[in-house]
Amino acid sequence: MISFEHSIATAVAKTDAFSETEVLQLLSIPQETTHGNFSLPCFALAKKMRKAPKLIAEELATQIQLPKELSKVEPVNGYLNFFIDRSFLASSVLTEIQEEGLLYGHAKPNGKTVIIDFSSPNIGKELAFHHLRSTMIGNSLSRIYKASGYHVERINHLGDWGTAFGKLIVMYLRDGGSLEEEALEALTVKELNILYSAFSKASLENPELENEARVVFTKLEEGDSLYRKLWTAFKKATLKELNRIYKMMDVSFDHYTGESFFEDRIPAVLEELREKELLVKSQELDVVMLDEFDLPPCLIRKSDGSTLYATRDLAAALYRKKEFNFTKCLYVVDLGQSLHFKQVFHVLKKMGYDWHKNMHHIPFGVILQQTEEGKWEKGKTRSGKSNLLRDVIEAAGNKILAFIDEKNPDLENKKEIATQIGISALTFNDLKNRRTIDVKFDWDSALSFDGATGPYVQNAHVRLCSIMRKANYTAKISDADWGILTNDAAYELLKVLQRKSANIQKACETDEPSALAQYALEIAEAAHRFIHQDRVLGSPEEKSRLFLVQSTQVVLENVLTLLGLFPIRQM
RNA sequence: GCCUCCAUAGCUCAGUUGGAUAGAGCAACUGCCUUCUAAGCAGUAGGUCGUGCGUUCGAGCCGCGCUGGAGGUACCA
Repeated sequence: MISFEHSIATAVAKTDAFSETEVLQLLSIPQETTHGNFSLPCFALAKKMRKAPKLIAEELATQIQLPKELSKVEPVNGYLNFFIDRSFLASSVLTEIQEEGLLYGHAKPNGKTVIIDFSSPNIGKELAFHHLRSTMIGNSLSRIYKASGYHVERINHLGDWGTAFGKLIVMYLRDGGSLEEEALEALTVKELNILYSAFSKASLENPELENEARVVFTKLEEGDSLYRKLWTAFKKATLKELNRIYKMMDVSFDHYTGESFFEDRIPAVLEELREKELLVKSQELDVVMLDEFDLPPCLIRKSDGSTLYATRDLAAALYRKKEFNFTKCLYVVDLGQSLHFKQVFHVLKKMGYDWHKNMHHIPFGVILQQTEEGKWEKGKTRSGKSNLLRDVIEAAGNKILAFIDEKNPDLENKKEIATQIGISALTFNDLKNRRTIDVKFDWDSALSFDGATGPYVQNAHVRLCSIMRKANYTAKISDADWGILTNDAAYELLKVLQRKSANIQKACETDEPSALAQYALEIAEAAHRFIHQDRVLGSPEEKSRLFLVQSTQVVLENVLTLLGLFPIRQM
């Protein structure tokens, strides 16, 4: 992989005006194409050299010896503007893509392990639309980290423990639910969901139920066999449906170690906290004080002795460190839980674990939908339709299918493709902006083929595939004439392809799939423009252009995959 | 009260770590299809970067204050 930045740095450093690292730090990519590909501001030197920046730039321009990959250096108003040699760009970028294929721009394995904890839904409930966020951000991050050289462990930290199960069990038994194996086997999440809402309703009239649920959960914790049996059945029923949806979205996990998994590791955690004299009684419960960090106490154990979220997360963190010896552990969980993670990480710090600083909460904003009055709110859809993820996916697929029926009714597997485009559209809509801002979800703009959408990006990929299919030709390096790929449209596209590695790296360093999503849009735009301006099939330049088309398709396919979108070939 | 996140075109958002004249998309208006998916491309119009100070050669970006919105803040997760 050649780095134009490094070539420039080396060339400039030979003049002794800047060091290589200074150049690399100052070098930027100008917005104006007339300002070249890279720009070096000379203002910082003005004081040191007691000269006007404009003069410095002019002098440096005459002194710099250009390497072959650069065609020109031009001083403008105190900037040194560098221009890449177009032919060299084409040959270096395309040769590399040809050699590395889908892995172009990926980093070599670095031997480090990263844990990504994502999706993590609650057992007993169906996936709701908002679960898409953690699931797709985490899914994309795990692919991005892998492409950045990490070994990735994907963990689904299921919410399969807690008072909620007391509620479910109480309600199930109250309703006269069967205890026969077959009946338990046939349970569905849907039924469990109904039990939940039934419980909420019933407990309003009979507040004593809340207490009953708490008692049942405590017994479950103590190992009551009937409750265990029900709990297992509830979990099984939920996982069945979860896996159906994950499969549909092409999301997978290496571990389904939920909260219950850590149940028997909790005594050891409590013991350790006690040993290190961190556990304090406060208002009838056990806490770890975090005053020195200006944080409220971390609650470890309730007054009735049962455990809390934080306790289980501590046990999970200790287990993961021991089991995987990670360099980094990410929690893809919504913004509202920032305080919780801050507290847990600080407890680890107080326990003397230096690796607490490798624990990262990756927060994200909520999904908002517009009410009839035009206000953005959490929760229900405008028409009051279901907010279950499976229903949203189905609705998205149907909308896309109607579109395909209109534009390309003879398409094979159109139902399946429509679902994949629908899921990709929802995913892209979730990933295209910075994580921390709320997603303002709008059906029409998310599923549109125009603008910054999944379908738009997929369409670019489809068009590239379509050209390759019709050409029925596999591009060979010996067929390409780099000189042909130097006009504006080709050159702009090549510049974009050249940035793949930098964009993967940026997405990884900032834990922001949005950086890659924006890049996918850039590729799509440049690709659409290229095939619009430069006729490929049947033109005298056909072979060289096909080479660029194929390379672009390969880059785009991989970027789509890293985002967790389906790289559709026909639509 | 305290803490966190957010504020950029009518709407939804980018902004390469402090660089040149702040960029896209949607909506509006105008062009371009007997040619590889017009599911596309090109163009016009649209801005006091919430606000006031400060830091410096230079601030949408960094610091402090203020305003407005969202969330969190002891026995849910």
